[in-house]
Amino acid sequence: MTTQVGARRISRALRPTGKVLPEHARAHNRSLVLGHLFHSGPSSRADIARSTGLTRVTVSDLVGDLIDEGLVADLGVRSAGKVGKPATLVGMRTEDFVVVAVDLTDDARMLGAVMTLTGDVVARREVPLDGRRGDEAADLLTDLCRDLLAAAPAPVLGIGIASPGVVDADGVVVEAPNRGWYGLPLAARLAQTLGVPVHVANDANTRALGEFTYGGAQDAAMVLTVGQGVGAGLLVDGALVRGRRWAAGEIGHVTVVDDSSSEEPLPCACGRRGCLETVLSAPALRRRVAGLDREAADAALASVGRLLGVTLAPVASALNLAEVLLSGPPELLDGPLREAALATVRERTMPVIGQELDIRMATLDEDASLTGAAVLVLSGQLGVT
Amino acid sequence: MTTQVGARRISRALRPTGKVLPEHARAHNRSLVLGHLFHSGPSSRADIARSTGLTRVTVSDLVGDLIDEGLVADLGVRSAGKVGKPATLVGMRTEDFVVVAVDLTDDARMLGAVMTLTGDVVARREVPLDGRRGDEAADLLTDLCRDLLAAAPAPVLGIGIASPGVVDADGVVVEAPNRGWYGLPLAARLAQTLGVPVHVANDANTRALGEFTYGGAQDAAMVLTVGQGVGAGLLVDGALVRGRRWAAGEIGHVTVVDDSSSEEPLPCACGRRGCLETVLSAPALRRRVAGLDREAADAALASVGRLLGVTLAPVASALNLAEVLLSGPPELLDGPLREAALATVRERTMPVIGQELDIRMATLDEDASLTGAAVLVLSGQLGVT
DNA sequence: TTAGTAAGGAAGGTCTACTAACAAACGTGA
DNA sequence: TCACGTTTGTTAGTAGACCTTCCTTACTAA
Repeated sequence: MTTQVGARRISRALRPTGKVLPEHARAHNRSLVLGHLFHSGPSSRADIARSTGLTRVTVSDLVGDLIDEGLVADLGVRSAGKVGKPATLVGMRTEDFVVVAVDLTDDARMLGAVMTLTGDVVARREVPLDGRRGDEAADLLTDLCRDLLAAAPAPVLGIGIASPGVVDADGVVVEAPNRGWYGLPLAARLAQTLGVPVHVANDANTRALGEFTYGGAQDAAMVLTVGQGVGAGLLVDGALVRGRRWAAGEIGHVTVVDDSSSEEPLPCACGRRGCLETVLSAPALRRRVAGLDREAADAALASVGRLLGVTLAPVASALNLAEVLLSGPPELLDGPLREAALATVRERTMPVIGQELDIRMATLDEDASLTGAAVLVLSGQLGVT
Repeated sequence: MTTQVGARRISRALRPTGKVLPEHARAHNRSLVLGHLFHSGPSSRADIARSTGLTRVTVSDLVGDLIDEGLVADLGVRSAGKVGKPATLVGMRTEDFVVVAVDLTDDARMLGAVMTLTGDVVARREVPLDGRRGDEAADLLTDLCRDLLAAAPAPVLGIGIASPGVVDADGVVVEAPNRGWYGLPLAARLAQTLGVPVHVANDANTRALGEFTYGGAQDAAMVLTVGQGVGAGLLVDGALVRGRRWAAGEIGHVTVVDDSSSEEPLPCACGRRGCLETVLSAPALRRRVAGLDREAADAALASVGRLLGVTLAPVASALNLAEVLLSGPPELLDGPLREAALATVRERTMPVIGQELDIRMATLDEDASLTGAAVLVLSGQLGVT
């Protein structure tokens, strides 16, 4: 009797799965070492071995490579007096390399900076857009990057760009209406022109990355950015969610006010009515509280908080989020709005979801997008997140 | 001048990152080969090499291992007449191994089955719970598994269990109120007792896995299960989302009807009012349409669809989902309800989100949970998804 | 026949991380 | 003070994993 083997085909959505070569494993372990040095500061090889689970021999080998490449430096003997042979410390040369970061969030100007690997800004540029769009805007960006590269006091690891709109994993701006960019291969074009690695991502996603790496965000978090519009970046298991068409986080145009609501749905720039942006964007919030006394303003902000809470409740439940970070004007967000949003989410979800969730302000300042853009480079070039 | 290196510490939520050894890479590539054979059916070694990107030499080596282990069989020469030496086919021995799958979704009985690797049921068992809870229920489950193991006509790869409640990644049932299980290490206990690998996951999540592997679900999808209650499983980049406290997908108790709604919020078993379960569970839907004529029933189902659409819109926007699959009674779900839900999501989201999203019925039948439990084993033991 | 093509295997090389063993440098306690 | 244990980092050897190169086999096409 012959056995029928695999006679039945099983359909499934095809997924690109990649082979893993020894060198990939090596690269991963190298990133582990770098990541430890980045997050924990100077350490001995033995410390790194304990932290990563690799043997001291392997760590020594990897560290040797990193020293040869110049990314890591030998710092001499640790002074601390413990038993045994004193450790020699090695540390990442965070001050001897820089990253160029650009923030394109603002419709009126481009912000650029040269930053060290610790996130300190060493040079800053600001260029008015003056209404430029499409290729003209892209050319202006190229010039800005060239300028920043020239201003860099140390070797540049790469360029990170926080762009509005939908950006795919290869750094192609799929659509950014405010810049007139559609299908623009921004990363590839800039890398070609400038000869430096370039990473591009959506500005809200970038902010989420920044909060995760520098701001202590949990690995199941949403970072909600409130500015001219409203955007979000989602972290699931510490990785950014990109979504079917790289549009994950585009939460600004979800309807939150409709005809059955107690308030009137306002027209939105997208052509529909009652979008989250019509109540939660910074201009919308300012309009809402304009001319009101403190008490009335607080009530107005709380009402927006409740709308936000209603919108967040299904997302928090579906993903079992640990926290939602609000990034934007604290005088508008960090008060009745935040508190009402949190209370509303907790009212509208089961305890295991609501009690685990916190809504707090993001920790990074106005440079959050720049910082996130820098993290894009750290992550893309060094594997450090 | 000395360079200050890594002097500044950067806080971050700690994340367990693991080293990668060559053997892990090997295991990954082995799963790649098995996955190709599982999804594409019998192939030549050269086919596998082209599909995986590995060289023919490496594939031959891996296939040799798999044949030695008995998971793969040599099928002889392919008859097809092309130029060159004819290929010898190899295939996964999907009929020569079985999986034990158990579905604990139902409050009244436990369902068990022995299934081949292609998902065909070769034996079936059903055990009434008769109100048993806690350890008694766990003992009954152990007996059921033993019975199924005895009924297996071929070597058993492992046991997969779809449990209600919150289940962590190690197969510990954190809380399943209906079974009286709290912090029960179900997978470990059964594996110990029965001497077979055991994998446990939440039933809705399990269903999502099943739909992904056997049902052709996209890799950015939500599978919404409508039965006694409402649950969901979320796939992001083809991986199951577990969430902060392994409670991802617990969407049944999100408030969808409140005092400002046009209809009255109904009390829910969770103690609150207006939860999604109070309108969307199978009993709730049946109550809603009971005694109504066709037209009125359709309108009633559509109204629930709109409530579902309002709830899904923020989730679909945040994650940019490709599809939402409805798993449950088609006579209730697949009609006005589904259509109203889809229309509502599209009304309430921006085009890039709404137009990309489809809401359709799940393709697996009433054995969806069992099938998903089997996939748990395939995934856990063979790395095949 | 002869040439060309494709499959599969054998040999040998490189890369990776491991174990085992050791020297160096320190604290501890008799 | 000095032997001893501890910790660090290195050297040497080993096993695993995949690669490239070359060969044989077996078929089609002209």
